[in-house]
Amino acid sequence: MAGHVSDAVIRRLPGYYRHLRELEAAGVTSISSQELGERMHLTPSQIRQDINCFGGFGRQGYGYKVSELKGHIGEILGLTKEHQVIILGAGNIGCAVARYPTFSREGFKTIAMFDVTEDKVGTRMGDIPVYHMDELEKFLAAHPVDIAVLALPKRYAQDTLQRLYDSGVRAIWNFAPTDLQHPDDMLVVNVHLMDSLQQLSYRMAHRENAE
Amino acid sequence: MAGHVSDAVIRRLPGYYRHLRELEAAGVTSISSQELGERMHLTPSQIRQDINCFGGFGRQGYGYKVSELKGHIGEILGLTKEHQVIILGAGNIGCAVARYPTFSREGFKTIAMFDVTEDKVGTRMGDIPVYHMDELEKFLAAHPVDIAVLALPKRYAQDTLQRLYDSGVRAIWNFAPTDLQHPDDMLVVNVHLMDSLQQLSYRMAHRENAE
DNA sequence: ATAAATAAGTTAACGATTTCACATAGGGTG
DNA sequence: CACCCTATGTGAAATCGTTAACTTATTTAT
Repeated sequence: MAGHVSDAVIRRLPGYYRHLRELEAAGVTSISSQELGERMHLTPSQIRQDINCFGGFGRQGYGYKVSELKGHIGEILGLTKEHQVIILGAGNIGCAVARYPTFSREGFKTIAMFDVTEDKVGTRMGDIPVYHMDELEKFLAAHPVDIAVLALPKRYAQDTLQRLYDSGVRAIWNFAPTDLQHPDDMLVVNVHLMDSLQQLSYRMAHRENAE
Repeated sequence: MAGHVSDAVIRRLPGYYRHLRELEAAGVTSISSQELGERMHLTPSQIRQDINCFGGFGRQGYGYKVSELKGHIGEILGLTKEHQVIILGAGNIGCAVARYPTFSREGFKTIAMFDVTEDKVGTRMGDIPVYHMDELEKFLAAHPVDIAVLALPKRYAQDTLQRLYDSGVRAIWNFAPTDLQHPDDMLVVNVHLMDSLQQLSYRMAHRENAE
């Protein structure tokens, strides 16, 4: 079992969770590192190492119980706790996040959105109220928020991050296409869609290689 | 200079490009690996190593010319060529991609969208026509397409990938929350939004650590 | 012009991650 | 119930990525 968990392992954890969910839905009750590896394009060794960072969830000679392992990994990922979320920016990306079904299913509850455009403020997106950005501090004083989603233009992102920090928010899921400065005790995870597309472009330009 | 470029380097390339763009916009004409490293939270060594995978773009005693280096990296990323793109699924994510401004600015031209819902088919999203999924093969026979964006429900993703492959599309930008099976000569880059959010959740659950 | 300072290119050491190999424990079967 | 088979857990080896140290080229200042 483990003291320090590497970045590489953390990146893979959601993949394990996703595959285990799919296996469970397909009625598979147990799986070996061999089979899971084939499915995920990882070596059996790596899967055993990864899982052993957190404890021996398998049984020798048998494999892993799918639902049990999924439960453990869900716990490790912090998915057992419900997260209160707000979305900054009710544009295309903000809406897409607000309406993303998997999102609320996994315990991420969007309790408010914020925008500046007059025809959006005061409306509802599904059952989520849209407030004016000016009301942000007032809202945060009244409601505990675990995660803020930044889905607004890049030029407002840094200021908004600071306002969120000053009101006590300590975790940001950032869609603005820029790397934000942030205090050490604030977590920022970037999505950077264009980066991912440019990686595809790179591989297209340099193909010859499979996989 | 370099034969094989590692995954780690490819992942960082778009970040270089983004920062160089910002520096250029800010009127900075030259930069050292030291300064760029501070800005990007990378060591100067790593930056020099990364850039040297592709050739000596800097000048000793001076640093790198921002616009020149940006040009080289843009070239390496394949951004000088215009890419013809179609989007499968005109839901929230499909729309968000279609309307993402950075997208077309960087040479990714969305020439069509496809959906099955009757009230979307036949309309236009901005100036992009929305066709019925049934017309996909006909469209692909008539128009060269470099990249297909999968922005449809997971249950349709695998079949659609196969149809795209059979019609000659060889690169996929996948937003469906699942890992797709694909032939070796097809490139698939996944976005997996929920993975990224779950990584945030993990770090929230295990904080104590800064950065 | 020459020397000093700067910063890239490059090689080598270091550290992290992945893979391999093996010992061990659990389950199935006769 | 005892055997065999399977597949985990684990420590060591190998690979891969990052950082540090050094060498060399370029610029600036005297």
